[in-house]
Amino acid sequence: MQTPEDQFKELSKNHVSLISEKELLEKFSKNRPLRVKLGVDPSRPDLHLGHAVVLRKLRQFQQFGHQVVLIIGDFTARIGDPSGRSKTRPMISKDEAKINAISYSKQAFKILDKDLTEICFNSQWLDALNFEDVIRLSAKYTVARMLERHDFAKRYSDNEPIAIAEFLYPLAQAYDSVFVKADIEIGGDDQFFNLVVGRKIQEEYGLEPQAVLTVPLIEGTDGNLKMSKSYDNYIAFEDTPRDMFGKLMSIPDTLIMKYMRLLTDKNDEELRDAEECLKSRTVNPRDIKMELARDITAQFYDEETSRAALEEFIKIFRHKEVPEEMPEIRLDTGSVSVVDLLVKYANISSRSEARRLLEQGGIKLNEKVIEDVYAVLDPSDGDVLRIGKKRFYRLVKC
RNA sequence: GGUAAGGUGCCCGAGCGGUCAAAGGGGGCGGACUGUAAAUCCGCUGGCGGAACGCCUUCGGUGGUUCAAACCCACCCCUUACCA
Repeated sequence: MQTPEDQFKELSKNHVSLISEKELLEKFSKNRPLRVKLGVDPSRPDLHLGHAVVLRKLRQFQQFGHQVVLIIGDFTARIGDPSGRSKTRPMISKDEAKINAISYSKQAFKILDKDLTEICFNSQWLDALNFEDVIRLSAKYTVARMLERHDFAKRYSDNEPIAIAEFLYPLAQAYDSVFVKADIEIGGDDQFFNLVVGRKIQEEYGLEPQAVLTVPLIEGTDGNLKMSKSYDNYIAFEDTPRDMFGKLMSIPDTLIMKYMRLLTDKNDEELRDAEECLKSRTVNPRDIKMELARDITAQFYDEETSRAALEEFIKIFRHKEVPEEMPEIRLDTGSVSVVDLLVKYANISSRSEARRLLEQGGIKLNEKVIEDVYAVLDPSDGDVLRIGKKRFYRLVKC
């Protein structure tokens, strides 16, 4: 373990909010592994790069020997996080939570060190609270303070509904911190408020308040909205290497540095270099993005796989060739109309949609545009059907 | 309980008796271009249909008025706000 100052320097990198430098230094000075808490929502077990930012921060703590406490919010998921104006989420059952939690942790361990991670379910202690306990807990916080939270304040002034239950969400999460005796809690910056409530509640229960550190939220592939499954702009841990690489290549150039800072281990000098190159335009931003995509893909797979994804990207999009591997369409009929082929085998949602694609020149057979909407094909084994730029199918006779 | 405002296509949001499959934006998709699945530009975006200003389904629900309803009426359901 290194000096508190060394730890602080490294671990406070890239933070958005921090409470507080002083407290954190004191905690590091205790010279024992700190309990670093992260609460996760098990209703959506698909992790994406937005989660990776937080997880990478946790891993950094582990590299200094600290202990990560991963809390699966199976109980709180039943309330539904009021972040944003989320509609009431369907409650999930305990079994479901468990399954999701397993899937979650499996993905999380692509980044976290298993040996320094403790996993628990918050239903373990929240289930045990009775109504009186809840009242006591809720008596420790005020409406005015709840309304400090920006999305509450906004909804309140916009005449949007806020369920009382939503006020309980931060409190429940705060109670988690009490129960696991968190020394510090990490989260995306949208969690800032909740984490601060945790401090106050811990104090009420006679504990030293946790330090709070939030990391930036990252924008998704659209470059605009925060990465989220609901905006469909996310890059998932479980994306295939080809997709992961491709999606990374599709982020706007303006996001390159942010991704590099938050999602790779590049050192300060490398970061500076990249930034210089982008600014001075001495290097094609595409190439910097490629290196970024390569780096990140390699973190989730391996060097070799990542390289292969890169090669394939160049092949398809620069040389406009056809990829090596693609899904197959098995045909047992002799001739088919293109429209039928698209709808029945290629996942095109309707005949109108298929016709539209055809009219717009988006359908190719062996790289030749099919112009006739009513064309009937008599494909040979191995022909390649291409839809738009990135969807390929190999036709197989059987 | 009373009063008011609302519920429209994937989302937001106009429309308030025919010309409405429904403006506009977002998203998505396709194309051009390129330095990339960046940026920019153009086009498409309910379904059926080998043509159509054709047919079918869509504007919270159910019934009604009308030659004709997303638009009018009745009742119902849901959301929000204000008042007690």
